[in-house]
Amino acid sequence: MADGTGGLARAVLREQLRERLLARILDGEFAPGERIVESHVMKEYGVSQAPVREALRDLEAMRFVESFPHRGVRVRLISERELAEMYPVRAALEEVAGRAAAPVVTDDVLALLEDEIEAMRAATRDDDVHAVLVHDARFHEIVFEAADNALLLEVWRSLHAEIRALVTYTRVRVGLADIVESHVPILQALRQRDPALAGKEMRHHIEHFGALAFTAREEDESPARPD
Amino acid sequence: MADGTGGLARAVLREQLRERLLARILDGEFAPGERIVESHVMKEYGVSQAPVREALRDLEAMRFVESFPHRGVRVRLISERELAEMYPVRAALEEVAGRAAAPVVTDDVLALLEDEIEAMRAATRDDDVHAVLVHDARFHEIVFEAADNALLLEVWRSLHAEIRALVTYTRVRVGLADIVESHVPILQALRQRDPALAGKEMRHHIEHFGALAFTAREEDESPARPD
DNA sequence: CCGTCCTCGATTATCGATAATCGAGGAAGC
DNA sequence: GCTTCCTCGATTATCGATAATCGAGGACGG
Repeated sequence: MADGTGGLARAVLREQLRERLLARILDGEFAPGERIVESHVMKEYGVSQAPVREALRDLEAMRFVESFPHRGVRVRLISERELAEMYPVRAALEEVAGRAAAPVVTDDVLALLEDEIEAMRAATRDDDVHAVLVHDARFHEIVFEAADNALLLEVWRSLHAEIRALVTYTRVRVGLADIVESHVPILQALRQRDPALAGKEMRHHIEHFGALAFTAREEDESPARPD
Repeated sequence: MADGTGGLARAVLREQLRERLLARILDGEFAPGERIVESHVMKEYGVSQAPVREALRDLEAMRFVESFPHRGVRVRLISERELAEMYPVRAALEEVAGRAAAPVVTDDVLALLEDEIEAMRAATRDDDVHAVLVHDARFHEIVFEAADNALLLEVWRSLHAEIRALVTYTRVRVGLADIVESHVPILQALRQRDPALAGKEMRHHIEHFGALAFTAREEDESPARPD
């Protein structure tokens, strides 16, 4: 539905199931690659098969699971190759977001971004990797929301599955602090309301970590990777 | 499902229905804004409600229809605003595709692109707007396929609904010939295997027509309604 | 007259049951 | 011993029927 359900209209089983299942996937209760069996979900939640199937199909559209006819659904296992493919796409989208957001960003939004950076710093002090990544993602999402382009936001959100998979693959080769502080130039560019600069900073931010992720990986045998 | 069903596994009602319905939407048999009633589709194809619902949900994920709980599905009516939002997103994606494709493009692919341009020229001679747009879209799709980035291709395809809506809104202010010939620099850049140039040409190509579409529209301020 | 409440047909959401398909494991043939 | 075929339990795909919801139109009170 494009939903986002900012509004009302709750209590459609399919939607509730979708949220529940998604939460369980994100919590890792359903591990990547693991099957999700319709009949099990039915019994667990005491509902019928139809809403379960539709919820799973929603998750499929969100790229969190994949399905094959007569063989059911499994949590998507995102390969390193797919992750590598994500970087240029994401970098391009983030640049667009930065450009679009810079001229229209409000002080409120800047404050929110500041808060997220603060939250990341706090999480870094606690060495809480998960929290850092959550606030990291939220920081970027705020910029996309500020860009005031519904399509752009939606496309970016469709990469959630991949973005989240970074957690799995990111052996921390980069200090958490580096990740956190690399957001500061973005915020500054937005403060200056400089579209070109904000776009550039967003792009560089993504490309930087993309490059790190893969130069760091070169060493340990990367499969199917022509130079 | 990621499907694309390059492979086998046919004959799942939901998929067949999805294809049929999509074809009818694209043919304009279901007009934008028109409702698609589950029970009608059921009877028409002699199937039950479940596969119809799932097919419609697939189409929703593809952004061709939209749905609201208890109020059914209607063919998405893409506003000019949404169309305007598409241009920066598409421009960014096309640049990525051009960059990625240039270094790895084969002579076969270049020949295919040449063919599409030829087909566009022929269609122009016949003044067949629809055919021009079809080959136009195909040209771009070939570049995305050549870029060898499944995610990029998938994201681009998710804009199909919007791209197609251009047909509706594009009162021909630009000569068909201009559209056609504006593809030539892209092909040349790819021939030279110059990533930066190919990316730049792709981007400019989109931005050019985006700008045209909206400077041309400023004047009449029509709120989403062709006459 | 005008706004509110209610009813009712149309439609969607969910259910429970049946049919079709898959894959693992065992039997039969070589 | 190995391959091929077949059976069977598990699971998905589809069906037909029921429950819940919506919105238009009419009855009602002011």
